[in-house]
Amino acid sequence: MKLSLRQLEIFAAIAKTQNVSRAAERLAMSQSAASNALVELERLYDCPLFDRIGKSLHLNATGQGLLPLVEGVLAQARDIETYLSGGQLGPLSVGATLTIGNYLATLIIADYLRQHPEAPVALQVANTDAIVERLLRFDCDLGLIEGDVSHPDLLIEPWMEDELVVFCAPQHPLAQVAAADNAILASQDWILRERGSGTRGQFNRDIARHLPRLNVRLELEHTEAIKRAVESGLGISCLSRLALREAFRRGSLVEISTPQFDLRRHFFFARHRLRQPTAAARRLRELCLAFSAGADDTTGLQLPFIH
Amino acid sequence: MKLSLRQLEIFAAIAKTQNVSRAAERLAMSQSAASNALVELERLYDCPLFDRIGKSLHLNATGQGLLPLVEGVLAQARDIETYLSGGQLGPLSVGATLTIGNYLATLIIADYLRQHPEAPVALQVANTDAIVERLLRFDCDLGLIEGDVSHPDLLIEPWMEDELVVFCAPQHPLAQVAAADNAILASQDWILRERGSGTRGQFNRDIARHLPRLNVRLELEHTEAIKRAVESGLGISCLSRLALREAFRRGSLVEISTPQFDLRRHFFFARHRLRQPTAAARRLRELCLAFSAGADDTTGLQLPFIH
DNA sequence: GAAACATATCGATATTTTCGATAAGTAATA
DNA sequence: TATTACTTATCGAAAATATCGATATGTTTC
Repeated sequence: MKLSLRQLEIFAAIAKTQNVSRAAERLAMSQSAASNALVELERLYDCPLFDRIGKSLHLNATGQGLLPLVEGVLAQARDIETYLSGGQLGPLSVGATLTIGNYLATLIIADYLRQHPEAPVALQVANTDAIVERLLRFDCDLGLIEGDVSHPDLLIEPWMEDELVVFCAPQHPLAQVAAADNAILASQDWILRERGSGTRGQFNRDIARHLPRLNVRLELEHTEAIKRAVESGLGISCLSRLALREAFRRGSLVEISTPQFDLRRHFFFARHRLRQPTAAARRLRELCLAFSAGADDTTGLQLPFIH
Repeated sequence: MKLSLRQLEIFAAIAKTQNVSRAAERLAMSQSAASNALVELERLYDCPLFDRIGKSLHLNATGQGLLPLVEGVLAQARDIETYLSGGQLGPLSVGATLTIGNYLATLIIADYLRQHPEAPVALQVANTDAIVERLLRFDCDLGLIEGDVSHPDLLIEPWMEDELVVFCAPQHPLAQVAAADNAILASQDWILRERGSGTRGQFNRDIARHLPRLNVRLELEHTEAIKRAVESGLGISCLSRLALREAFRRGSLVEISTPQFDLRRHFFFARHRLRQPTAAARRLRELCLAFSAGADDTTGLQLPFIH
């Protein structure tokens, strides 16, 4: 094993800053040592990793291919270090889509923080595309996403099942109906999430397409705002059951049964194919799975599927 | 980064041999150097990894947790080394179940060897449980399996769809029938794979359970033997379409349509959760996917599903 | 208790890493 | 063109580390 982790660490720092001096500074070493380490790495395998254009360095194709591999090894090595230094979990950066981030991730991460008070966590809530971007740039350790993402560099793993629910205020005429057929639904005023959100996408795909017409009275970007609008009798809506659990329990909102539609969908774990999950990421994954398994009893959510 | 790959390499060797002297020998270094390296690693993190019982070492709990992590890092590091030493692919060890190993893996690995003549490959064909065992022991880089395996340490990824087919000899009365109902099937002599094979398992689950009775005339452990027995008119059988492609093309065997059953099943990639796939494993995976995509046109097999 | 075998330790040596100082190159600007 | 400000590369010295052979120490087996 001619390679050393130190070399890889220095290479990664130089590759990311594109600058030996700043990399050396960040690693708390002299510029000359960093320069030496890089030259030594290239000499060792007789394989240049940077193009020298005058004073500056530019990562060449070989180097670009190497960087993600090195990032992977370093992440794992850091994981080993934290494991050995007393089993504390290292820093964790999670990305979650809006529904998951607001109604699930916060609960699970609260659990995680309770069990690992020292472990630093960053939660980024954004739409699916943004989460995917961050995963690809190694800015996120783990993504919690809804909807079908398929990217060759991402590894997608099923987590749990969710479903959308059509609902209204308890005073609304539909609150007394056993089940609402398409004709009834088409005659309603709807209050919906904005176009581009995963929830709206599924609503269009699974419900709107089957209605003769659709009367959208209001589009809002926040589920809480939608719930208040529906409570006040402005119309009916369709959101994830997760966002409605409390309101259904309190009776401030009422489910409208729509057996003609299959509104189930899946949440997924996503991570970079070349990035081994850290101990912290594995721990959070465990908590996520435990949460969804436990949720069976308490929320009426279904089991995660296995394949 | 206090850790070094050399240290980890020495630790892994000692942990696996449970013996400093033999580990040192294998690493072509002195016993004292190996001993020092181990002590230094434990001192560095103030964290004993072995119980010293008299003369001998025994990996303790901390060490047992560490070993898989270290194996992962080392595998990736070796991958980086091969990448830097000219892009040659490193050694690859594939495990495949019987059907896949005999009818698919050999074709794909032939492709792989044609494209990478220098790359050493080992293919192990065994039943699913044995493959899983090897994956868990890090004896295999990649498993190609059929059937539902669910193990917390394994990562399962869909590959392609396969299906079982009921078939007979062209002279057989059923060869002229448009479709065979359950009553007809129940009256036949069957020649089947042995109990415990994945194919037989699915046959029992999806067909035998729906027949009023089942007359098993012969059980054989090899698909080729079954095909010859059916060709000679001894009875009818049910095997993967993969194993029958050639025979159907030549007309030496004939498919019996059984639309009342859904005989599809999936093949999967399986690997250890803690083991980052090597460049060689990723390459083989690509070839597998390309093969199954191409197989659409030539074999009538279906696309791998996406989730 | 002796022989065989294993790990741990020690001092000496070779190797590697690191540093500061300095050389040398480029780009912007006066 | 000369100057300034910024890079990366190189050199020799000093410090840190890895490795070795020899030896100490401990365990098991007979």
